[in-house]
Amino acid sequence: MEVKTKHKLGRKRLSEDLTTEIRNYIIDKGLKPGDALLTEQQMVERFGVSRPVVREATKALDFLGIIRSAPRRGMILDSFDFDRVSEYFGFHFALSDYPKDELLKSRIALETGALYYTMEAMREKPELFDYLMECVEIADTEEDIEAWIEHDIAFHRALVEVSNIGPLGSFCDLIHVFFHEFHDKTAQGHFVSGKEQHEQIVHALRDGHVDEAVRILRFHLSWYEDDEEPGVSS
Amino acid sequence: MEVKTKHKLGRKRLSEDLTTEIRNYIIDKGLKPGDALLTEQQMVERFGVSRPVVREATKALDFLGIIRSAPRRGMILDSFDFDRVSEYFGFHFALSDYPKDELLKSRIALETGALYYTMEAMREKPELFDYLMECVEIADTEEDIEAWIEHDIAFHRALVEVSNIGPLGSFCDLIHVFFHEFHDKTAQGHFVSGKEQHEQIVHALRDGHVDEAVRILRFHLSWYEDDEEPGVSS
DNA sequence: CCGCTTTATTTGTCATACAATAACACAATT
DNA sequence: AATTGTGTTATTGTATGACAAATAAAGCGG
Repeated sequence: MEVKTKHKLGRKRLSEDLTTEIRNYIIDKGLKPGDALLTEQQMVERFGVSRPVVREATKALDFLGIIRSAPRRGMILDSFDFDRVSEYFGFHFALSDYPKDELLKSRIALETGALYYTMEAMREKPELFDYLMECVEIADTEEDIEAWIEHDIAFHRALVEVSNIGPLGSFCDLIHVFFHEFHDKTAQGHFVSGKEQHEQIVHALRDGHVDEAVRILRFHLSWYEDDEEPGVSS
Repeated sequence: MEVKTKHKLGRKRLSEDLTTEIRNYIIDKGLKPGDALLTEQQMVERFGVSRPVVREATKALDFLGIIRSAPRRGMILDSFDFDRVSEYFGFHFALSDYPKDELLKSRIALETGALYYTMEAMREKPELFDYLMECVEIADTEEDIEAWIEHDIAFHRALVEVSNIGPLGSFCDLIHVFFHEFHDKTAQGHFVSGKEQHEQIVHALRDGHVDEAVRILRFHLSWYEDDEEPGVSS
């Protein structure tokens, strides 16, 4: 038999209907981010449901970042926020259980894809070169491996963030979360070469050699995929 | 009734914290879609919050399709509903004025970053070349602009998806949602050149010229920027 | 006129009750 | 004995009420 596809299964949940009613209300009124929404009490009266139902519906939209609420101020439409998106993408990735190499490739694709705009940003603001070189140095000064990992990721984060592309930064942050876990496994022995390659990337970008920077960065990150498997204890 | 008035100054909303705790629980237990989750009452006891809070949190996840619930059966995990999320993101995006150039740059960075792996995939599976060329042709056969937009996005989607990197595909899907909104504004006049460039990209990848493919793709997508300064030297 | 205090409104949280539903246990019937 | 019908019960769905916390707005005193 057909597997019963994921449909309603309890369609008569009021909170779910209410989200669409709220959405319609927003569309009807032509509300924009920043505009005030109905209060919980007003929704109770207008839509004829209880307050818990209203809250379940609004908290769902809140979780998506569509609305923001605060005491005494009521609820207002929020502007789009990619960091919110990352929250549920975290769920998505956690559930889908993507293999390690896919996460790595995603990271490489993201970071290399951003390099062009990092280069552009450096061309417009030469001081970014100094800033990035600072990040390189900072990542090198520490001796504690934990701190080094932090600074290493901070460098890669900075590499993307100076391009000043919001969604890209959010995506990278999300991916980086997964790298904290198995970062230290093979981090040893990459202190030095890591710093050198960081330097090479920044210099290549300064000189406008984006293709070369991409190649170095790809190589720099690909040591993760050295299938070491040092005893899977967990 | 013993523990009351827990001072949570500066504490955020409990329901929001609970969603992350539930996520951690899912990750910890290694739960997969179809597995049973805790009941509401169990969550009340385990996380020390009231049932309304539990419901606000779970209904938010339910709204995303991550959780499915039914009386007497409890809650079970479900792979989440991407369409549902896209629907509300498209809606939310329509309201907000998220800077379009950031979205465009994100898209370009993502797609160009993926090209390397698209090339790798093509090298391993040469039939992907034919598949992508099919997508190119399909995108050209239609005359209706709406359908053309669909097929154009389908090509770009395919370009990333053949690399078989899950998270990257998800990111691209999300970004593409936003492009449906303002795609048609400047789509006219790119029918022909679009097809040619699509072809050039696929051919360049087949021949292993990833840098060239990247350049073409970046140029191919950069026509979206309307009111920005016309052309950088190229 | 300004700064502080009070007030009122709205969200945040908790407790409880009841309804609806579906899985389960068990008895009844064939 | 197997199946079926029925009641029980666990779990979610919804409603109501209450109180705490936070904060914008009003009121007050200097």
